[in-house]
Amino acid sequence: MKMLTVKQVAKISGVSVRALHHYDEIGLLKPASTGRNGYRYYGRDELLRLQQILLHRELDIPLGDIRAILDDPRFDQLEALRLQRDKLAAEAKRYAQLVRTIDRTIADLNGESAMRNAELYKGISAEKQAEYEAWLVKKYGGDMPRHIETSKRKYESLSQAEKDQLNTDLKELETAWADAMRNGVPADSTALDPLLGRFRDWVSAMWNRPCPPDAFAGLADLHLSHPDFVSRYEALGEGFSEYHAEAMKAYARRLAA
Amino acid sequence: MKMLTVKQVAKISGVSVRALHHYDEIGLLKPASTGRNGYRYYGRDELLRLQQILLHRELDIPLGDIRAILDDPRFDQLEALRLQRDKLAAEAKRYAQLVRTIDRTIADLNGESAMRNAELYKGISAEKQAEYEAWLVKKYGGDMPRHIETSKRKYESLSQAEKDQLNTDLKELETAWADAMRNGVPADSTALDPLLGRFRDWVSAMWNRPCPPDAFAGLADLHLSHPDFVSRYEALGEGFSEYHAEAMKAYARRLAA
DNA sequence: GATAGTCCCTCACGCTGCGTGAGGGTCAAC
DNA sequence: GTTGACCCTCACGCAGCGTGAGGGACTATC
Repeated sequence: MKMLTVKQVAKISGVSVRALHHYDEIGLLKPASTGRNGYRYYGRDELLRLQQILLHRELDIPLGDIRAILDDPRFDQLEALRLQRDKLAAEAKRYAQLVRTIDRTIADLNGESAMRNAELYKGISAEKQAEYEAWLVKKYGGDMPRHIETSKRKYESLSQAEKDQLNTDLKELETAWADAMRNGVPADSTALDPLLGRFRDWVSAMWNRPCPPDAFAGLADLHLSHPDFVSRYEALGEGFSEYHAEAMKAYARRLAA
Repeated sequence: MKMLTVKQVAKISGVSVRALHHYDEIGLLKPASTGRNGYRYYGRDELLRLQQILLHRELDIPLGDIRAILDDPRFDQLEALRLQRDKLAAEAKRYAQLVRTIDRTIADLNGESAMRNAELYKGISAEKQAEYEAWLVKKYGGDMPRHIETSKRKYESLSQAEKDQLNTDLKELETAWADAMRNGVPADSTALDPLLGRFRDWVSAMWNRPCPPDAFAGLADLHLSHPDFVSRYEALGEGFSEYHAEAMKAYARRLAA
């Protein structure tokens, strides 16, 4: 029977000798036999088990769990695999997203395009995104996702120049809001009217009809669906959201009057 | 100036309060100000810095390095980003590969197909793969990668039934080899001849010509290019490789005679 | 059979990035 | 003045090893 020492196993498998010691310590991978001199000797079975361990470790499963999985034959491997598969697929997607984000960042640093701020954060924190969407639904009702989809598609269909113009408007509007908020300008001030007017035109265009009485919903919809919004909203904290809501309501009231 | 407490920042950013304490401790993210009561207060700048931190953390950059990056304006962000991008892209690819692997595993467990053993390990350890390829080149010369590509394409062009047959043959052959190795059967024994004969036919078919005198190269080529081989080779250790080489040489000698 | 070089062992402490209390102030509201 | 929800500072714990330190064991060579 061919037996291998730690070093050999380490070389074959790519893990460190220390790691093998560690796996022995925690009972994850015991050597087939131990020599009189205390040397660890591994056989084929241990190598195969090690492969299994590495596969699972690759999936970021804690070593203790790996041991449980490998040692418990009743363990539902299939279900575990499905779970892992979904986790991995999500990760892969997120990574791909991050790659695109970085590509845009690089392009931006090269001055090739003016990157939209918030896209920096795409791919970060899936839970955060889910939480945000839940918040949207809670705040604006179950139709919100559909509305968002609508305006997203609409947005995508714009020409680059139109997108740029809209982004500029959005930025101005947000800056003005933030300033107003910091300086204590009341939400129903008319100071923002010119900007809001331009914004209203955009909304009309986006919805293919005159800005409706429920302009608040329309504005919020468009606005919230814009990638810039998420991070800006987050960066400015909840106070901004309240202010924003108030401003929107005031705007809606004036429209209705 | 709007100031936020730890809890608020935590909620907005999705990190824990403890993490914020930690970031403060290690000087990665200091609060804008500290109250007389010892409370930490964060402003907009800190939130933006936090976003930057999270982006970098997402890329698995150690916190100390993130601090260095954010604090050193001379740091070549562009180059760092490119590096990170490549790392991420590799990771994304590896993850996608693992997902496919798991899909096949699941299908296999469902009895939908006989999965090829070694595909379990696709995606594991990129360095290992690179090392293995280096080993191939060293052992068989610089043409090896080209040969491998050739037989890979050839393999892909086979019908499913043909693939299955070949896989079965390969498995039998390997099992027989492994058994022979364990039982001390000498490498030039004729015990494996029937299998090798079938294998030779395959090689002829794969190369579209009679099995050449340098059958060893041909066989090894085909064999080593097969996905099963890598992990089996690894699992059996170096001894197997030696045995395999000897068996191949003996086979080549008999062919030549 | 001495010597050198390369392996092997067992402690044992260190590192990152926080989680998780313990023990105790603070603040706003009722 | 008393809740309740915050905030603070220690300080220990955890995974998954890396990295010596200190000391045998094995192999080859002279």
